[in-house]
Amino acid sequence: MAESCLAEHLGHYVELSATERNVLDGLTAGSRAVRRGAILRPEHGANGEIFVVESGWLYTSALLEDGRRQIVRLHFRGDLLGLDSLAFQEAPDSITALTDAHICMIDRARLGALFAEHPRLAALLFAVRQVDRVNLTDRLVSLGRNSARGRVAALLLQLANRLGAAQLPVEDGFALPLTQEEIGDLTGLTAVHVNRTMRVLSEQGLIRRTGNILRILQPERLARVANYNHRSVRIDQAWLPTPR
Amino acid sequence: MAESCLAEHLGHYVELSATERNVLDGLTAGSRAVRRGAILRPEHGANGEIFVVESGWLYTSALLEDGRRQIVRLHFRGDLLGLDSLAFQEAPDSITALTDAHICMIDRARLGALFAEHPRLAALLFAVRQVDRVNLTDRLVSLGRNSARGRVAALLLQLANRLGAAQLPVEDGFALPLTQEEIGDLTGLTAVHVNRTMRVLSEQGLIRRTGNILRILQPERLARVANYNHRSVRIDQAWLPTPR
DNA sequence: CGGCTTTTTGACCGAAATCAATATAAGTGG
DNA sequence: CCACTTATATTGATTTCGGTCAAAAAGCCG
Repeated sequence: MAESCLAEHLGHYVELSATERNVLDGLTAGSRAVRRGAILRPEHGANGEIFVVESGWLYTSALLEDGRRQIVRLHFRGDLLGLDSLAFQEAPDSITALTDAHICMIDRARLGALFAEHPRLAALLFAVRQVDRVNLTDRLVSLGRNSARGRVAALLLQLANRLGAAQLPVEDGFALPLTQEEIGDLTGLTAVHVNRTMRVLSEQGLIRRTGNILRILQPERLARVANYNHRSVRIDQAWLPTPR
Repeated sequence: MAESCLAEHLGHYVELSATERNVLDGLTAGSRAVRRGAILRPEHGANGEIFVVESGWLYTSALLEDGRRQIVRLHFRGDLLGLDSLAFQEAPDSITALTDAHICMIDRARLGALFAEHPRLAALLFAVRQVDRVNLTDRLVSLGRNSARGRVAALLLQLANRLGAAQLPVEDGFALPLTQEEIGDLTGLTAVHVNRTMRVLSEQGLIRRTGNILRILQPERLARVANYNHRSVRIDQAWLPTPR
């Protein structure tokens, strides 16, 4: 890996100097490969590891007494995970690998050093975290007020958008490594109803499914169904301290 | 105000030096009184102000095309609001005063200076933000997987918990300045159904409502209905840089 | 091929929404 | 302080969306 996924990630939002990239690379200590289905951190277990997703898809989820599950968030390359361990000793939710994946561990002492020695990067990290928060609130609104169609539509759009922002051109469809069960756990629906809902979306020509390739045919209509707001990130750099 | 609400707030989690308290006090520039119902920041409007709640209740909400609304989060004394303006120029949601309130404005240049000059405080702020995030994910799980009873129960418990952590002893009940409409917008339900649901909770002896005073009679049973997990915050101080 | 998961479809049920009306509380101006 | 208006709470009747249960079809993989 020539460049840490963290530097690449932050680099999407602002211009980073070579020094800054080096510092960010230095934050990560060792990389780990994890297998599809591996639980990186169990709910209620000890909370400790902080890491960045290098490749693959992960998800954060909570389990209910009766075995039902809610997936809180999907994570892709560049996403920073496990920060809640800074405030909670017991993990509030579990982190699982959805596909085979690679992660880069972050040493928390070095994170402290980053704050001490590279305030601009620390402040940047702080600002970029807001994007995650807003994504969460958007999902919360979708779960609270959207119909099943709306929830699934919102999920697909958010997904396409995040993938599109990060890497692949999503125009001609993208691979969706999610079972309908998992889509249900993301949207708060049952797998059965996800199936029906997606069939309807297909029949109405809003999306097309071919194998596990999903293509959004009518983004505007889908966005209307989803009550989806496109949000463009623009990190305010005026307030950031000068680089060291 | 002898001490800024921010210093008080962070002081709940860790020991702060007198110097640090002073620095935090210096972050805020001027206080504002806002009337019940006042919109401090409209959705899609310009995003700019960062502030701390000094007194009163506020909420963040999103509006849908058809006029329905989802309340994303309630805010009390010490809560830091508007940070999403660091990453978004357009406000992702609106902020409204639920009761008459006072807020302290935060100067964003000084926030930058805080990162440059007081890395420990910056890191602390970063860590404490995780609490807000976990609260959000808990709400998301509740909206995704709880029944109406569960959602209302979870709301009441979260509320009692946050109020209890901050200030008042909640044992003998607490004032709930929320209409059933608003509770519905928090839980993703209709006002009518909130009414029925709360009546049932009362009849079952889990809660008691007297005027707008709400008392939780059986916390354990209510917690079971709500799939509620109590989480205790414990900021890890080991990684924090040394104070300046 | 044979056992597994995942997807799809049908029949039925139930929780919450919707529609509608009344009751109660809370403001507001005279 | 009272009459009047408006917001909020409560209850009932009905509808609808999504869940549950069950089974078959289609993939997937050793």
